Amino acid sequence: MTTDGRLARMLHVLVHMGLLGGRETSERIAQMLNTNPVVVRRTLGALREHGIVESEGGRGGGWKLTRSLDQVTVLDVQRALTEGPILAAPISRDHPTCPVERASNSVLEKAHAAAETQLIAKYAATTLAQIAKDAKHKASVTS
Amino acid sequence: MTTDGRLARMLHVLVHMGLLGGRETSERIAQMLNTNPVVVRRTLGALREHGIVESEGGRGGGWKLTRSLDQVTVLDVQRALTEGPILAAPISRDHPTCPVERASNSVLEKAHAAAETQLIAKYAATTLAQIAKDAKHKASVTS
DNA sequence: CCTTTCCGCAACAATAAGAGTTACGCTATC
DNA sequence: GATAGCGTAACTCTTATTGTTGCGGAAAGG
Ligand code: FES
Ligand code: FES
Repeated sequence: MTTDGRLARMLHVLVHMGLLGGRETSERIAQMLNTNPVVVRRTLGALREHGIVESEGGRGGGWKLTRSLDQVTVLDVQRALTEGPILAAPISRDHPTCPVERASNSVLEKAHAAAETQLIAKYAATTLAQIAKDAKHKASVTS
Repeated sequence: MTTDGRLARMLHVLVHMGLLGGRETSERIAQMLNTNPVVVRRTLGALREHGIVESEGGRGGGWKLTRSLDQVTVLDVQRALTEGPILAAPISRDHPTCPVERASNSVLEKAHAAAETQLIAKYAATTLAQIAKDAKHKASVTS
């Protein structure tokens, strides 16, 4: 599979939109993401359905944030992109009645649930405004 | 992509091998895993290279554990299967010089690193003997 | 009205990694 | 030498994301 880069891409572009303040077209966003407008519309469309951005067609249209950067967390974006668990436990379903397979799967599920809890906590604790601040700092430090 | 079920499968089969005590052929293991012997050899081969199992060819050959179940952790098995990080951070590489992309990626990397730490702790704390014990318990309880 | 600039969406092809499968070679035992 | 094993190469299949083309509709401007 090609790695799923939607979350990273959306963070990137949302922060840019927040910093620029106005409306951005799919075309311009596509350039930021080094891809084409259709991919942008597809992915931003999911965020629109969750009220993070809004779009307007026609001349002068484009995409706009509906809230400020400090009111959107990484978790919000993730939830808008996919519904279920973020980290799928690598379970086997070869022999569902086998107690050994069940015990193995159970161990993996619990471990991944703990990891996902950790991940969600970090995602929920980070707002796009913080990312924007980090970016400005990095840009000035030229690390 | 098809989900990666190698870890779960190996836990399953290693516990069975431990409980049965003797040598198992790829054919029998394939039946446990509801697949075919080549897949089994491919995957168990990785464990052999890390000293978890050993194989013998020729008549009467097969696979055998080199240590007892309480001396193999889930992490040992995972490490034998793949080298790098278990949880890949979903980073973007669209515009590597952009500070915003860098800041976004950095947030994701840190969050995933925390989750992976959690995961590794759980993996390292669980031995195959514990899974075997769980399995016996479940089997008797008929949950 | 007509052109231009937008988004919306359908319908593909491309990609990557695990899983499945077939085929053949080698070795140890009987 | 027949049989039962493993070892390995060389495919195909599957699945989710990404990339791409094409067309339709809407809003703004003239
Ligand atoms: S893409 Fe141009 S600066 Fe982030
Ligand atoms: S596969 Fe037969 S019992 Fe686990």
